[in-house]
Amino acid sequence: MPVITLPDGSQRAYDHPVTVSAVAADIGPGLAKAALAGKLDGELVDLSRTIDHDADLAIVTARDEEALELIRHDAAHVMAQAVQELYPGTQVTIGPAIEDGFYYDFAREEPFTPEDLQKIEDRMREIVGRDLPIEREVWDREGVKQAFGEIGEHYKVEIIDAIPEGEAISVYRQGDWFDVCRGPHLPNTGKLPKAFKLMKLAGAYWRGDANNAMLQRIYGTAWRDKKELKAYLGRLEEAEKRDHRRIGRQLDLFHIQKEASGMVFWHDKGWRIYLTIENYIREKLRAHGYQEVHTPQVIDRTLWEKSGHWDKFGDMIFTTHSENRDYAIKPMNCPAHIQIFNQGLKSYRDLPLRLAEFGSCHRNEPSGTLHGLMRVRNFVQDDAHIFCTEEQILSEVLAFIDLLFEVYRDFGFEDVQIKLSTRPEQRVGSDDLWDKAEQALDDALNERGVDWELQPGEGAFYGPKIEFALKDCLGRVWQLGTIQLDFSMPERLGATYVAEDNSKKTPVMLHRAILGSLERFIGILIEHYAGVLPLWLAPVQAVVMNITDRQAPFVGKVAQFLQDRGIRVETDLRNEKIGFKIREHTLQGVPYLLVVGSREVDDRSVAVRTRGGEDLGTFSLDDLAGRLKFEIDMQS
RNA sequence: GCCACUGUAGCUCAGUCGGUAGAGCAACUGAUUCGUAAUCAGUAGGUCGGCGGUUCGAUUCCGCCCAGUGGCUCCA
Repeated sequence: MPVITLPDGSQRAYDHPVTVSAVAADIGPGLAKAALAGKLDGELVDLSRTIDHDADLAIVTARDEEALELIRHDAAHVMAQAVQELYPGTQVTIGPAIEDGFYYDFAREEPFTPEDLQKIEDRMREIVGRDLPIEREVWDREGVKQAFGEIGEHYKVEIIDAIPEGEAISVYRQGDWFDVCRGPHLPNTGKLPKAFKLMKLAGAYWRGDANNAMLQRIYGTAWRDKKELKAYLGRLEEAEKRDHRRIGRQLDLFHIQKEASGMVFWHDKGWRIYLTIENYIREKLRAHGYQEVHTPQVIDRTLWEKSGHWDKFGDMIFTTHSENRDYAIKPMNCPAHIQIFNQGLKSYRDLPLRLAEFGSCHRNEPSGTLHGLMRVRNFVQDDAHIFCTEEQILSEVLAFIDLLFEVYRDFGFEDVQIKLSTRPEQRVGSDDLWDKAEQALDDALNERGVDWELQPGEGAFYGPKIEFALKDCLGRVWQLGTIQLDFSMPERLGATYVAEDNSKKTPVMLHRAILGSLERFIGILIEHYAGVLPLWLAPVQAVVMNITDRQAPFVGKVAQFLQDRGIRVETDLRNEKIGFKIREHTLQGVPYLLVVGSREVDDRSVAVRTRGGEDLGTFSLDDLAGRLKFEIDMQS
C-alpha cells in the first residue's frame, strides 16, 4: 500500500505497487510524456522502477538538473552502440558522464580517425531515431560473465569481476545492444535530445594505469536542447580567445620556442608583469617575518643523493658535469635552504625561521605534459621553507592561510579550491607524527572556516599537505599555493636546533608557496583577466598620444613627468589618426589613454580616456599623476 | 613518456588530385597633419618544421626525427 509524497507535499496512495511512470501518468499525461526518470527518496531511478513502500518521489524531466547526467550517460551508451555497429570487434570498457559531457573508452586495434567521429555521430542520431526502449534486467553474475565472455568483451568481464559479491548486476538493453551498468537510464533512446556532439579523440590507459594497455577515448558533449549545445560551443570559443598562449603573443609578453622546449623567453612587457608580481610578494613576505635568501642553481649530486631526490626523481633532474664531478641543475630550493639553516648553531629561540627564495628551478618534465606557461621545465616559485617546532605547526599554518587569502584577494581571485592530502601508503615518519600533522592542517582549515576537500592517501611521502588551486579558462584546475609538512628532509640533511632542555632536536620543515610557479600564475592571471590586467599589474599603464606633430614635444614632457613618478608610460607619436591609436592601445589593454591636442598643450593638460571607453575629461598633470598613483597603490 | 591530430609570410589562414605558392592584418616607402575603436597608394616578404626515400620532378606521397595541440599517466 505505498503512499507516495510528491515534492509539493501532496500525497497519493495506491493499493498496489506502482512504477514511477505510472505515478507520472497518474499526475498528468503531459508529465508522463516529459518524464525521464524518477527521484525516489533522493535516489535517481528508472521510470520502470516499481515502488512498493511509502516514499518521496519527484518526477525528473529535461528541466531538472539531474536530467543532464542521465542524458550524458545515455549519450555514452548510444555512442558505444554506434561504435560497435560500425566497427565490429571493438570492445567497450567504461563510459561515464562528466562535466559538460561524456566519454567512452574503447579497445580496438585500429585507431579512430576524425572522420570516424562524424560517422559515429551520424549513427548515434539514427539510433536515437529508432526510439529503442531501454530496459533494465538483473542477471546473475555467472550469466553476465558468460554472455560478455562469449561476445569477446574481455574488459567487461574484468569490470564484472570487480563488482562486489552479492551486489545485483544490472544489464541495460537497447535493441540488440546491451551493457552492464548501474543505471539509471532514459526510458528509450528517442528521449535523448539530439543536442550532442563528439568532440575529440584521446588515449587513456585502462584503469588509469600507465602499465596497462592504452584505450581509445572518445569525448562528447551533450545537452538538453540545441540551444544549450550552441551556448556551450560558444563558451568554448570565448575560452579560446582567453588562452594565455594566444594573448601572450598578441600582447607581446613572452614566447617559447623549440630549442628551449618548456622554458619561457620573457619579452619586455611580460617581464614587467613578472617583476611587479615578484616585488609585490617580496614586500609581503618581508612584512610577514620571512628572510629572503638566494642559493646556487648548480649543486653537486651528492647533496641530492642525501636528500633522497636523486633516487626518487633522478630521471627528471637535469644534470651537468665538470672535471670529475656530477651536478644537478636544482629542481627545488629546499635542500639549499637547509644548508643555510645548518650554518651556525640554531636555538629554539631562532624558530620559526622562514627562508624565502625566488629560485630558478629546472625539472625535466615529460614532453607530453608541457603546456604554455602552465606546465614548464624552468620555473620560479614564490618559495619558502619554515623551520619550526611541532608545537608551532598550527600557528604557522594559520598565518600562512591568512597570508595566502590576502594575496589571492589582491589579485582578484575568489574561487579557490582547497584540498587536504593525507598519508600515502609509502611514507616516512611515525603514525603518531602523521596523526598530529594531519590534525594540525585539518584544524587550521576549519578554524579559518573555508570549504575543503579531503584527498586520502594523496600526501607526499614525507608529510601531509594542503593545496590551493584555480581553474583556467577551459575549466582545467591548476595548483598554485601549497603548504606541506616535512618530517624527513631536515633529518636526512642533518638540521638540528638546541631545545629549551639543552637537547638537540630536529626541526619540522614546512614547504610553502602562495602563487606557486610565477610562470603558471601569470598564465592563470592572463586568462582570468582575458589579458586586460588591473592597473597595478598592467605592463603599460598609460600611453600618451598626439593629434598632430605639433604636440610631440609636450607629449614627451607628459610622459617624462609620469615616468618620474613611477608610472609605466609610453608615447605614441606615429603619424596616424587619433582613432587608430585609440583602437590599438585599447586592444592592447592599456588602462589609460592620454590624448594631447593643441588645446591641451595650451593649458598644460591631457584629455583622459580609459580602455573601457569612458571619457574622464581633462586633467592637469599633477591631478592625473595623483589619481594614477592612488589607484596603483590601491591595487586596482 | 603513451595515444590521436597539427606544422605554409611576423600573425590568422587559404592552396597545390606531384610541375618550386596566395589573401587579410602587420612591416617598409610615399602622400595625408587629422580630436577619441581601422586614411589612402605603393613596395617588400616564404629552403611550405627538419632529415631521408619514391619520382624526370616532392611543400604535396612514404619513413624517421623535432616541436606544438587535445587527452592519459606523472608532477618532489
